[in-house]
Amino acid sequence: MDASTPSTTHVIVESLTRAIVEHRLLPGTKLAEQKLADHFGVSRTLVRQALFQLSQNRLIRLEPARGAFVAAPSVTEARQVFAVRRMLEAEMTRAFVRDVTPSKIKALREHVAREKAAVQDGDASGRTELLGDFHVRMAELMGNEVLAQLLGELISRCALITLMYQSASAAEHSHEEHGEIVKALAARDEALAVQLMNDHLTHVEESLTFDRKLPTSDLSMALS
Amino acid sequence: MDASTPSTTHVIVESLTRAIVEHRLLPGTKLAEQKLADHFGVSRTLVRQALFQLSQNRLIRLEPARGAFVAAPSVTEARQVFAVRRMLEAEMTRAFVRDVTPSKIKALREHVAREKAAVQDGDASGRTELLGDFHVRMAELMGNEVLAQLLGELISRCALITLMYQSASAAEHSHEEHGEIVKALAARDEALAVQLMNDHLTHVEESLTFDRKLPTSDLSMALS
DNA sequence: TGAACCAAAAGTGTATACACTTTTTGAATT
DNA sequence: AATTCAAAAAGTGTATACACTTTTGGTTCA
Repeated sequence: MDASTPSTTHVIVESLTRAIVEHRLLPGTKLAEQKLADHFGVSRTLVRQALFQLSQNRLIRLEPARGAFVAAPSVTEARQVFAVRRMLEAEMTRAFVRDVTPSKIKALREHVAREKAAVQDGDASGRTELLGDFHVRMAELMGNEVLAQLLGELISRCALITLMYQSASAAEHSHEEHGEIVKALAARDEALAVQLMNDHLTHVEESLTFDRKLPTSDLSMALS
Repeated sequence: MDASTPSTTHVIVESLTRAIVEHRLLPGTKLAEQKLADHFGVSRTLVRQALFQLSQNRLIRLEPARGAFVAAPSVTEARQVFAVRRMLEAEMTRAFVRDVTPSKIKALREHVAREKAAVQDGDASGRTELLGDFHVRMAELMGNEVLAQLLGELISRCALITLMYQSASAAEHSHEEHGEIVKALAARDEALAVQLMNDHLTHVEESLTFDRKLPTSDLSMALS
């Protein structure tokens, strides 16, 4: 993608993305431009660029004249994102089975092995990242960068939700389902693979509990 | 969506998007910040914001220290975008059939009627916009805003390609296929509807001719 | 006590300034 | 005439300045 841009703005975007997705910055937290600028040692100009980009990724919300806040996706939006993922990934799974090769299966197996390690280590943020990457990995293996990027955006968009609400046991369940999906793909069982992928996404969606009340977090602490 | 932002930046983005998508600004054309700023009567600050947003929409390409250029999507990228659209829209069509109602069919019929008018008028840019909107309209009617927005982005992304290469006869063909799809949806014939949608997207993709050489356009003329 | 209000503080939105990079231009050299 | 090189011009990248909006904190008045 735009890996060609190791720009300062990009560093800020990455840093904030991690902080949000790893749940150190909680939804609703205000992101004041000058404070961020001081923290990163740049002017507000670059911070504003980064915030703008994050708002397009739906990780933050920009309110005119009021500033930037960590997004708190609504239940409705979360369900819609999952609905889109199910649509996209059902067909992706079908296409994957059609062009499956041993080396692709190998790559997915290796990924699942990495997931296992993260789940066993109790590494919550690494775990969630890897669980999301499984889906992106599939897209990449199909050689469709557009698909991979789109899926990546969708996943990071609900990562905010997932990470916030997914328990360790649900994560383990996800990991196991990934393993089942890979088996079905390896067996070239299209119907089964699609079914498993669909069920998997439904399970992830169902495992989320939306009704908690959450505090907002302290900006400087979260980034330190 | 962000209709709550009638900001200056947004006006610039819209204006440039139209110019690019309507083919007044050709791929490769340089978009100099100061010239745009003068044209819109604002400072470079706002122009830069707009250009940044357009680069995320893939309508322009930002080269470090060299500036912004109207994007020239590669054949590979175009094919990948169409592949993603086929995946997404096949499932969307299935879901649409499951929840179809008379009022939804009515809305689609009305849309197709508007297409007919544009095609008959020989209105190239309005025609292409409406032909793309048919697909977005389906997503909206399903009540999934996330889907609608995503599809809108994909469509505007290949609008650059489509508009550039689609002939009047291909446009008429597209319009007719939309009519067939609506018929299948109204008849609740899931398999047929999905098949028609798939064929339709394949036809659109095939109708594109990628091997022309194009000049770049003059900035001030295109925007005047 | 509490609601309304006003001024100070903090913060966002846009323009401008300036450093640095790329492109252009034109003259000198081969 | 073509090539090279350097200086000027144009353009991008970042910081800063300033106007305007929102928030805050205290003070007055009911």
